[in-house]
Amino acid sequence: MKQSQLFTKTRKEAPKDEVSKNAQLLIRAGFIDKEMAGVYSFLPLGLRVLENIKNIIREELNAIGGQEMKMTTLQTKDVWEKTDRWREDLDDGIWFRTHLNNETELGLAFTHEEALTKIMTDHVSSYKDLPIYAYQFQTKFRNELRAKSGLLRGREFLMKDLYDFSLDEKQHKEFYEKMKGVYKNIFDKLGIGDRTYLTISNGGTFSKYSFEFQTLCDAGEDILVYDKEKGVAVNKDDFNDDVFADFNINKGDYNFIEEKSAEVGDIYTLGEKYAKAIGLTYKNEKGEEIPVYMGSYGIGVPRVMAVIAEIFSDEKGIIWPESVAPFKVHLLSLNQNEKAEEIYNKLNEEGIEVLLDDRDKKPGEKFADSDLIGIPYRIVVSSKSLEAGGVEFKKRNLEESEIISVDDLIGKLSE
RNA sequence: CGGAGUGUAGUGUAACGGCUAACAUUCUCGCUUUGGGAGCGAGCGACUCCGGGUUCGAAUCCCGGCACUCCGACCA
Repeated sequence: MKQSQLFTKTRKEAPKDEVSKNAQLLIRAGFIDKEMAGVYSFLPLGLRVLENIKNIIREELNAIGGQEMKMTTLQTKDVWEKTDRWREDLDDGIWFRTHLNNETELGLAFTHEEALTKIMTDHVSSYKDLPIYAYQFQTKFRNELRAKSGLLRGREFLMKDLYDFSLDEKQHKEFYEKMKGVYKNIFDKLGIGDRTYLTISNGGTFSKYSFEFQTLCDAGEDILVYDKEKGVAVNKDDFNDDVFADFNINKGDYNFIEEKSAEVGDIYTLGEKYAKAIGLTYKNEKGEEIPVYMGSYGIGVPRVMAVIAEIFSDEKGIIWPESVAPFKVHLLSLNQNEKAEEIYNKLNEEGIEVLLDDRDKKPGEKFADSDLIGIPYRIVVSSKSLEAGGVEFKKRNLEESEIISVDDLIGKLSE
């Protein structure tokens, strides 16, 4: 893409109504736009990052038999009443409610267990139908009492939610364990694997414990108690004798430290609760009616994006991991648009995603913008570089640059 | 939802109760410049969040509302 065609502009200063680093950087660089507290639009660059994150998740989920679908946001109350989640006391912090013109009450879904369980009643009848792993990327609405920290806690946000529909607890548990590995792969690919911990946490209503994936991050809302060497982590809220006993943790054997972290994913066992309430059952070999055993698995996509921006940034701007970067290469033309366009075409033919800065701007501004936007590789074409024999090649996260010939560029980028 | 703070050109800031609301930046035009947000000049851009009140006079003080930020509570 040519930057002269990109409608977003960068800005030197962050708006004063944003304090969080992720929102400041993402707004300054033109990735997102704030509509209101906790509600952000994704601009072209931001959408590219979001889609890259989605694709990494999608690839991993499809590999284990996940089937992508998309449910509705608008929900009628009947199914939610069956699970007792239409309650008015859930208005604070959870429900956005609305209604049809005929006054039928509706809610904007904050999660989709009920909706999907109900759908499954039309498609599951035999043990032969199970297990099923269905997921979606869906906008969730949560009427948070206090949105905060930019993209970290929004009122409208994209979530990947996968649900497993299993024959019994055993089958569910096997999948649950498998998902721990899948999530690890996902966070590794997203570039935050080395600071993301599988974390013991409160199980909520349906089981005593659940697991979260917590990423070390100063802007996070949680406090992680963890042993880096042994890879054992517990949410500080749940760091107690009960946990030690249940997980066979002898505190003396560990070197626990505390650090702030953000919950980027969670995996829950739901058990039979939803199936029983909504009537999702199957017939086993003996013809007996058995409730389906369920689990749910979430990842907040914009939150992951925010955490990456928080972690991978310096005083000049963002430093995107290659896997999620909006483009692989930022090609800056310093008054050499003809030559630059030649290189641009060549890279595009190789399938390398390039943002070509062909704008009529001063070098300083182009450099500053490039650092702010944070594309992993920067290539400068200038009279100076051409005299030296090619183009200047620099990684965003390194100080050094080198001159390489245009012919060597492709090889260099596929290293 | 409790507490605190803040609302002034697109953005960031300034202005004692008193001149035509100032400066920087963005943007437009001209000239110069071309490796780290350059220089000179000219110009556009604000019912000072909304509504009341006090006052000869309100961006400024008071009341109400709304919005935003932070702390807390909440957070399948």
